[in-house]
Amino acid sequence: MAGEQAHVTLLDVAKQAEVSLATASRVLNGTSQVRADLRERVLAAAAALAYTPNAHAQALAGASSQAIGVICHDVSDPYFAAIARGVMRTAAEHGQLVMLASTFRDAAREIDYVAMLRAQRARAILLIGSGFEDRNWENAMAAELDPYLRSGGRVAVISRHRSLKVDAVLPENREGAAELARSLLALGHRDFAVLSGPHALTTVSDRLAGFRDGLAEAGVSVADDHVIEAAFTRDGGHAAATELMRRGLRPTCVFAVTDVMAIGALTAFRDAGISVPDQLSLAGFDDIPIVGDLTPPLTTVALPLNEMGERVMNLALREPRGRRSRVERVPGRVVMRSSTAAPR
Amino acid sequence: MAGEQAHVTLLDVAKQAEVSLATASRVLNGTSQVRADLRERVLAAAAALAYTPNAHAQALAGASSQAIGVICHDVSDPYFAAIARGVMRTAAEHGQLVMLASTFRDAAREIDYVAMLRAQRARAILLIGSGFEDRNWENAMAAELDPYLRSGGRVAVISRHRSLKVDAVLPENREGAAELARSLLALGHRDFAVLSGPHALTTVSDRLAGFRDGLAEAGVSVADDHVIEAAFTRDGGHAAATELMRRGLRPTCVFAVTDVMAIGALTAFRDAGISVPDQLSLAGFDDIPIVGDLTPPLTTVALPLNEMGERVMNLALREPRGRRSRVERVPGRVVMRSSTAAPR
DNA sequence: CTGAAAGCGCTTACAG
DNA sequence: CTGAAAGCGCTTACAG
Repeated sequence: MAGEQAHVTLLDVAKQAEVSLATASRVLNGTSQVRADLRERVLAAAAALAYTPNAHAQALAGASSQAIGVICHDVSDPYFAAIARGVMRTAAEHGQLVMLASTFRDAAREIDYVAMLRAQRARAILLIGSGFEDRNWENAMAAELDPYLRSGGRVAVISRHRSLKVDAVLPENREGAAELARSLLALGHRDFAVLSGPHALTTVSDRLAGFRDGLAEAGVSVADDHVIEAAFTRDGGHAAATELMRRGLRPTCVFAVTDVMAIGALTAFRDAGISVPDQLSLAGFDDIPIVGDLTPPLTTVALPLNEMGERVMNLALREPRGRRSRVERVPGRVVMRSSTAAPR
Repeated sequence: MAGEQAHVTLLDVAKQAEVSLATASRVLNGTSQVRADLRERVLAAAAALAYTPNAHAQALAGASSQAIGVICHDVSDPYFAAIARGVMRTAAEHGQLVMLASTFRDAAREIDYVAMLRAQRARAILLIGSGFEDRNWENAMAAELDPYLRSGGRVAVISRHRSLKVDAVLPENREGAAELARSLLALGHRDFAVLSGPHALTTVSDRLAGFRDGLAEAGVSVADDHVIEAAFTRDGGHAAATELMRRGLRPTCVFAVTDVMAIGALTAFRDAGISVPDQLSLAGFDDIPIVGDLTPPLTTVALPLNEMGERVMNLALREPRGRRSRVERVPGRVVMRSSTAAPR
């Protein structure tokens, strides 16, 4: 029974309704007036046969697709999930359906998905999350995107400024991290460590640089061995915090470059018997929804995640006004919660 | 500049390479031997023109799609995210790309996505999350799925037994909840409340029934006003817990039908100054990754979420062996953590 | 308003 | 191994 059976086609419907192919197509698309009785017959035939148009044939024949593709690193990461939510809300308002893809930070797979979406002639492609600082990747991506754009496709991104010349929503990672540094300094901290992700991610290098900028204003710096690089995930944060303790380092304040990493770190500290914020202050970045439910709630730099999703979607939906790409900057806002306190 | 430009087609490549359409197609697909020099010319032309095959034309001409569609209620819910992760892992091993869709529990939109995937002739459609106990929805869904299946499509689901006759991975919600009830009774609790989601979701009604079953074995029951229904989300859990307190109810133990709802409840209790587990025990269901990072870590019924994702994907990938649908049951395992303790 | 027909961009027997 | 041609299932000018 595994054999492929023939699909019900428009021709089947037309025959059963005893009308021409063209007429059947017209009533099903509502594109033009059709006599009421013919119309009825077509509708009845379509229902009786459980007809579904073949989207490929439709697309090939010129009808436009209503699918929007969103590519991110990992949908199970709350940061992306929150942005995706905003994208979908806006897409729904415009009657568009959105399909999500996760690359798991595999550059090659990211290209595969773009190629697939491009091949499917998706109405728009949204790239969420920082790109790779890698010449090969940049070239390969541009090679996919340029022809797509030239043939009428829309592309918009969140945070990947380096190479792509497309519409973008850019969180001010550098400024936000600098502002956080200032707030932490104001609390009295002078001795910091940073739990960092891979430096090849622009988001990571921007936040790290900004944090250093902010500290530098007060003449404070972070020693190289106090910057610990790990995976850009909850487990990476846990590992980095563990490594910090293994090295016997005892800063008064730790900055994790994302909330997700901070969550792992918080648990590592808790399990090691280090009390936050009594013995150690901890701050993250992003303000993903869950951080308010942690104990203690996390100090962080809040980004309007849902809104950022709405904005990229709108960027891709709106007709481009010129040949220049549009850029919308989104500032971060420092939110002090109880995971940070004055050093003892 | 917004005008649609013509796409680069296979014909363009063939012309530039000075070969026939057929030859160009063959080298690009690697389906058969082509003389080395022709091969080179085609490859060079394709690269020079940044050619991407039109997936619609390919699909229409008979090539099979490598896309798998996964439809769930909300990808930003960690429960679905964890399952999706398992699905994608397995899909990647088989060289398949997966596209995710969120319905936000809108039954009509779910049908829309199935129709879209069906129209795109996706290789398989996976439905994750319990269905609606609603005759109209069941009929509409069956009307989409039956023709898809008949024409060779694969469908597999996680937890929606009632109406669909397709391959399924079924978590043992009822038994798991009963087992949790027994563990909680063993701790000494007799006075319970339940924070519940909409009863129309089979997952909810199964867990509620199972919990009652388990309690009933010890002659314990939950009064109707101790079962509070709210949205199936973190905020729903928060609202339900708040309502519980507003009613002045003080059970010794609260069961939230999902961990996500339990997270909201935990924060509501914390903010109200009620200490968990000292003054109140709290348990959830699912064992989503974050629960170990909460303070206190949550007692729950663990479901192997990643594995469940792998199993649905495998079900959809494997050739069906007969006309009967395959069902794989997945037991839950009670995990006692520090959010529950003996009543004072 | 309705129908015959061309065309969308591929793939794949079928000949050579 | 290579090419001419049919066909996949639609949509949409173009006639009538």
